[in-house]
Amino acid sequence: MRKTIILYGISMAALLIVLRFAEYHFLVLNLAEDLYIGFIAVLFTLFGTWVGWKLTHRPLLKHSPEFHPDVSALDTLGISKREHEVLELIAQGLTNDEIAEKLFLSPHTVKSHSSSLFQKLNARRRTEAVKRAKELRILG
Amino acid sequence: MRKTIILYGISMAALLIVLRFAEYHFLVLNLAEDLYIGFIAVLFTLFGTWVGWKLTHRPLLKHSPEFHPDVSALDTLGISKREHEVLELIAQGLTNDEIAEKLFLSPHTVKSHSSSLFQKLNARRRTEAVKRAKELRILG
DNA sequence: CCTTTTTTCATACTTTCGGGTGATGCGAGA
DNA sequence: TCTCGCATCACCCGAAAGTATGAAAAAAGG
Repeated sequence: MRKTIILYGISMAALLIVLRFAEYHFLVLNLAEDLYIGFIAVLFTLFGTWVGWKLTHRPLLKHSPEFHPDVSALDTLGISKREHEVLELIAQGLTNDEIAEKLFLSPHTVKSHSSSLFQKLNARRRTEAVKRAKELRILG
Repeated sequence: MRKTIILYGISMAALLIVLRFAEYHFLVLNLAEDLYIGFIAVLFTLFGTWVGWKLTHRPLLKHSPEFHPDVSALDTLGISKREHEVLELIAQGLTNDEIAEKLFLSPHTVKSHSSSLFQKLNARRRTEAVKRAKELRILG
């Protein structure tokens, strides 16, 4: 998660620097303003494309017998190992207490995990969370 | 987590402001032109984002376009049309009240349907019911 | 070693679920 | 006609789920 943010920050900064540099050059060389604007347009189109790609791209997963959760999705959402475990058991239709018993946890802890899970998945109910998780290929 | 993101956003904004400030001081640009270029940049970033999104986005959950619920399963379980509708909305993660609103029903009725649904599906919770329904190919 | 994150547990409170137990109207079939 | 399944609606009540807030130990990372 942190890495993703830092990566975005760095690339953003790099882009700005390139822009500064380009601007200076074009001004000094006194080239057509239109060219400069065109350059800006192309540059930011590329940048936007990259952002859009980054935001939505998920590796295509084939129907493999053993399900492999989408790690990048888990990462960008910041879902921890324990939370994922809880999520799986929620998807099995277990109650919080049953999950607590299964994972040797206090029911409070399970509620903690599920609460943060709902926030991260932007869900308000376990059924919704499960649906989203399946869409994001976090659950099989 | 959230703090990190907010911090990132603030520092990003600060960076941009500083850049603006420095630019006006050292390059003495035309204000109108500057705004225009900024506008172009934002516009094409948005455009690029849209392009990137369009390029890479595909339905995350690809179940066959024409999903046909297993009629025989529905039949043997004795699940009625209305119950099936409720079941689908439950799987969407809606609450009973939301389902009631969507189907123009009283919340009581929704509870009636879901109750008999749970009996027929041999489930005690909605998450469990959804899981079973998917196993039985009643839901897509 | 120090900081951050994760995991753990807790209390108090509100909302949602689900069971139990009804009732009414309606259409299909014995 | 009378039963039976379906759909609709209702009340009560306990259980389960979820929110808000806080805190502290354990693990991880630099």
